[in-house]
Amino acid sequence: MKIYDELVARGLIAQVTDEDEIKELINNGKAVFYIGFDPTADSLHVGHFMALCLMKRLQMAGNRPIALLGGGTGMIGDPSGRSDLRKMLTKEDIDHNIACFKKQMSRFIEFGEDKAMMVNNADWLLDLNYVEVLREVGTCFSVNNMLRAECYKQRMEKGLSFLEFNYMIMQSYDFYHLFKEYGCNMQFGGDDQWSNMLGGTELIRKKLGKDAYAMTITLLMNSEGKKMGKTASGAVWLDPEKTSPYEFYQYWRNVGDQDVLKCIRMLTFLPLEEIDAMNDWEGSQLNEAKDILAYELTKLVHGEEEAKKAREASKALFGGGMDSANMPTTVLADEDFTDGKIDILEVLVKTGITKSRGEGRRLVQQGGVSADDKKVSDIGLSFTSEQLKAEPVIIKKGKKIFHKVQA
RNA sequence: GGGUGAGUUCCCGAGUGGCCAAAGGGAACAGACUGUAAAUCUGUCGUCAGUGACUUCGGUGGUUCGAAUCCACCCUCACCCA
Repeated sequence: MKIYDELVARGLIAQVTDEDEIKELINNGKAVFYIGFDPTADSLHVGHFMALCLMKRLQMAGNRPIALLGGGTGMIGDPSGRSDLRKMLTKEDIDHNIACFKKQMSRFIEFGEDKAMMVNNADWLLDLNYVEVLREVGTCFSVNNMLRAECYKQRMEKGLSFLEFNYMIMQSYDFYHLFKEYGCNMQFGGDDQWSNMLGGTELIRKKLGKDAYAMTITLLMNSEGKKMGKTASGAVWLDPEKTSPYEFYQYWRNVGDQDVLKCIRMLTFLPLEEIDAMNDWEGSQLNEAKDILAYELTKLVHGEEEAKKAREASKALFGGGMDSANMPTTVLADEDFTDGKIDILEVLVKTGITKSRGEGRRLVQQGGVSADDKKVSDIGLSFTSEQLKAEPVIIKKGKKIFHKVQA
């Protein structure tokens, strides 16, 4: 199966500018394509991961990827899909984030001569001269059309600053620049980038009279129509310091039934035949599919060893065992103890399981906390420092949150 | 620049002097049921102690015995006019 058809079969393609031409290019390894990553945080997340995977798939099919870091566009902030202005990032934030991105990216994609390229649009955007740019490309954009663009629509009610309005122009300029500089003839990105990407193909057509193409990746949504890769406390990060491999594993282990196959198809590199065989799985078998999803993804992101550890920890815990080897752990210091003791509510706060003693109190009263597999029924329960030094205690909140506490 | 309106606890959103830690919904969390899923039912959902205290309603001051609610100034945003 050719790469294009595989992408279709995996449900990865959302929109394309010219299907036949794109198919021809990527199937024959003739595409030089770029994907942009704006350094909005100090770690990549699942959305970036999908883009990186796409990059890898296309690279394996013989195409040349360019990873573009948004050192320049990050100064502006993409309004697409957002209901309000992004927090403005400082130059320092951006530089720091870019450094983090670079490190993470090079674990997925091979960069180098004749391999993938990495560029930073700060290199050409930051030095642009305002009036020159206006004269050079400003004439190619119709404000009327821009205002009609999908990505600005929801902002037309809430308000859109001129700063953000220019984002599309900067992104278009990137494509134009890469086209001239490296013969980059395609751009990929999340589906929310569609209008911005079209801006680029239009600009190239108008300025150079040449064709360039764009294709968007389906946004990963769950069956409720919400973006996946988000938890209550924020995004699921690829950085193990921010989202531990165990948490990462658990996130995918817990996806809803309806979303498992879609996720496996879109996110893993398992052969399609293997995935198709899972199509009619249900019940406990489908539950296994979740394990496959979680394991495969953790392996891709954190490596095989970490994936195994996460899987083992998970199996041990949910299998009823108390293998504490890979569990999140808090080591209490002497000053955490009062008169050599610490009560359960304080432990819950110290471990970050609850935000306040009150929350912990309610949790205990509702029977939601266990210590060493015994339900805690007394909010006055306390541990001595000797006790915790001798043997760690495993605190469990609800059914899924485990935490080891020692002194 | 002129006019009008808005800013409330994670989000939406009620509240226009004491009965307000603030309705309702959503999200989230726990319990029951389960398959580490979904659905459903129950409970919780500012902080700290428990029959109470404290902090909070864009900001800063003020009026008042008492302010999310009234006044002044400021900040942010939307809409209309220029």
